[in-house]
Amino acid sequence: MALKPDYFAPMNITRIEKLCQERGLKMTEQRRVICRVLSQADDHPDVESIFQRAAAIDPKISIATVYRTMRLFEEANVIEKLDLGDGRARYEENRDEHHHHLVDIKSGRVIEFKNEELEAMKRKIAADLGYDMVDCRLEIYGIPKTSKA
Amino acid sequence: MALKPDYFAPMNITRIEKLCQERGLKMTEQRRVICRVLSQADDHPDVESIFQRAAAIDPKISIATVYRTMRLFEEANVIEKLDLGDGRARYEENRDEHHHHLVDIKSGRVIEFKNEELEAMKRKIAADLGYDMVDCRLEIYGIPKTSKA
DNA sequence: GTATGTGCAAACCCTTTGCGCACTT
DNA sequence: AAGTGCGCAAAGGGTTTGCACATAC
Repeated sequence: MALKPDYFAPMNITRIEKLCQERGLKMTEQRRVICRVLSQADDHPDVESIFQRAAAIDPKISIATVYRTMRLFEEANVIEKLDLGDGRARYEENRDEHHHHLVDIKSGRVIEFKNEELEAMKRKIAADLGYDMVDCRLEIYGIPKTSKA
Repeated sequence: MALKPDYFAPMNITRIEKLCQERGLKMTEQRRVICRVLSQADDHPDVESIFQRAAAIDPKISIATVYRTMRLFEEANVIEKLDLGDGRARYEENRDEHHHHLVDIKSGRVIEFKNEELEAMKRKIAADLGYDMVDCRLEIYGIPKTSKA
């Protein structure tokens, strides 16, 4: 298990926990642990991963609690739920900045990107079809460029 | 075999069935029925819908067969599997022409669109990140425009 | 005739939920 | 103290699979 040692060190209130407080969510010990896990994640973990990382801090936490908390946090706009096409939900901190994901299909690595021109184009495509875009999902699946060519 | 030839005799071979033959797939009656259902679909049906439509032609067909056939057809590039974000697979005839979907979140209607400029942009985004795009998923979720433009 | 496909039901995976106890406010 | 959250295990929805029988080539 590759847990960072500072998982166990005393921590200041995380950004995510602060967001939760602002939204008036009741903060339990389990939710605080999950906040820490989410704040320290630099990937896009699924529920199982979040559960395992949380269980490393508090072994009594239940995966049902993780599911319930993910839903709660998502509805409170604290985190964002992703569908990266592998049949389970993944989560990231909600940074209120629209972006998409490029998935390296060899390594599973996920790279974030944003592009204003792209946003404008999507909006225009929707408008041309008679729609206002209210949401959008875009993932690019790719392989590292071959040095040749 | 208990099925009446009646069901099939007046039908021309569908485009999808022809594709299956070209790919060398063994054609059973169940698969032929599913080919008809898929050929006649003008929506993006899920497995349950395909199963019901097929069962209207051959009541003895099993949903397991539909699942197996969908996978087979998808792997043979006869149909394309879609993920429209509602937790179940949807399918469309594979027209070998890259396009995406706009989902009307009020009515559930799905509109197809393609845009070369968009394709180029995606490819460039991937390239700029050091990747060759091998696949891509894009759905726009929208509501009918309220104001006239 | 043999390999392959099918129907059925059980199994699977991810996720949700009913219940009684524990906790936050 | 009241109301909410938690852990557990069972249930749910979509999908896959083991088995014995049926079918295509």
